[in-house]
Amino acid sequence: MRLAELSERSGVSTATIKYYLREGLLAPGRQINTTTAEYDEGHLRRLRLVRALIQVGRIPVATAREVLGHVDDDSLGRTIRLGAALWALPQGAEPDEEDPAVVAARREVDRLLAGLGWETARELSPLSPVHRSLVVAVAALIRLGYSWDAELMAPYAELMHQVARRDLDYLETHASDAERVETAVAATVLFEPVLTALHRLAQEEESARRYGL
Amino acid sequence: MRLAELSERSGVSTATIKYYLREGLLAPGRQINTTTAEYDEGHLRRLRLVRALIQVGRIPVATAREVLGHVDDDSLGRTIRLGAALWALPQGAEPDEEDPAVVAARREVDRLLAGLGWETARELSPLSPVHRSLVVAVAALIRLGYSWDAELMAPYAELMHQVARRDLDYLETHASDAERVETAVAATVLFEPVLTALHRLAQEEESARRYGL
DNA sequence: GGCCATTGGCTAGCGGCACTATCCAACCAC
DNA sequence: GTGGTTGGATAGTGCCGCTAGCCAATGGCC
Repeated sequence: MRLAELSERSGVSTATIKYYLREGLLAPGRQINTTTAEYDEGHLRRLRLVRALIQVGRIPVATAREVLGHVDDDSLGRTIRLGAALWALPQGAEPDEEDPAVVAARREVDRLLAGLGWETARELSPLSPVHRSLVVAVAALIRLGYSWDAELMAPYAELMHQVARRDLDYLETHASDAERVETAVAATVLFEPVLTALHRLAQEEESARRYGL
Repeated sequence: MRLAELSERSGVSTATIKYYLREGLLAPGRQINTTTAEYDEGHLRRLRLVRALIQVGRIPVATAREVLGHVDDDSLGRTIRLGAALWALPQGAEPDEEDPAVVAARREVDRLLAGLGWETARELSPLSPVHRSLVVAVAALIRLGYSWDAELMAPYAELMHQVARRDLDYLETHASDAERVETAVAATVLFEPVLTALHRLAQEEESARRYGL
């Protein structure tokens, strides 16, 4: 398949595909001669993943390149690749460690992880970007005057742990070993908008039940 | 308090505060004379909320203005105002109703809501922006070849319903009636990054437990 | 009374991002 | 041989969230 067909079947303009090629989000096609390249189903699949990450997952192009780079890195084992890919995901500013709200947030997050017995998370702790973004979000709530402490967060964390168990169960049954890293990335990034939407729908539903329309 | 102090205490530059005033995210201070205005604790609080919505919640400035406009609209009742504010929140592109993935996604979402008995969600259904964004996200997963159907989503929805019940419980105990709309908006927008971060931490933890580091 | 910092209001500019548009010479299919 | 397509390159576009600078009026301070 050539550029025009790849564009046709993915619904992405040729200009944008060229842009993704330039940015290294998509591997170049098999070069037939100076002016022609051949793309296969793998390219189509990757292109759809890229679009989903960017448009649905709202991942910046540069981040997507980094994440996919780890997914494709054959020199590493599966677990490491996945870890590296997920490590590259989060965006958002650095917390200002001087800020008392950040200090308080960090303390509560650490207490939370200790209480839950999430040892992995605690060991990697202050380094992990996910941990960092949790601290930033909790700090924002604290700054607004909401008393977010470990006890309040714990039930939420337990619920998200149940969600995570489901995620991994799904992964085990629905992905072959070869494609597991890619599937895991897709699951992490794309389940989130689904969860968010379900969360808001549930809020609307529960609110309507309690207080009427 | 004057502009400089508001800037000092919020950590937001005067230039940015002026920008927010221009954009209508922040009510003008009480004008003392042509060149001086007085701001109060309410302004500081609102400014912190605006910052949190934009920086932590990743809400575009234009959307934040719309949402806060509903929060402040005294002509409406509390429930309506909250509904209107939440209605204004979601971003993201319109689904292409021609796309078979979108058609399939819509069908599964409708089946899901029917199965759960979320009648409120079903009635407001195709109009609601949240519903729309759920369809878009599910469509992306389907397009990638993941078989996301109502049966698969139902347990996730149940879990998010539990989360939503906690959210509303928190709201009932921690917010006075006057500030409830503002708190609800803050909760909807700012709990999400927390949930997302907890979700990813839980994934890492569970993955480490199952497969080692 | 003189002086300097600060104010609201204004306009213009900036840097980043995700494309988009155009031009080009090479080439291949008909 | 001619029209359409290709990869490659470069420049431009539109939006967004600020940021910077100028201004005349004013206020507090000495």
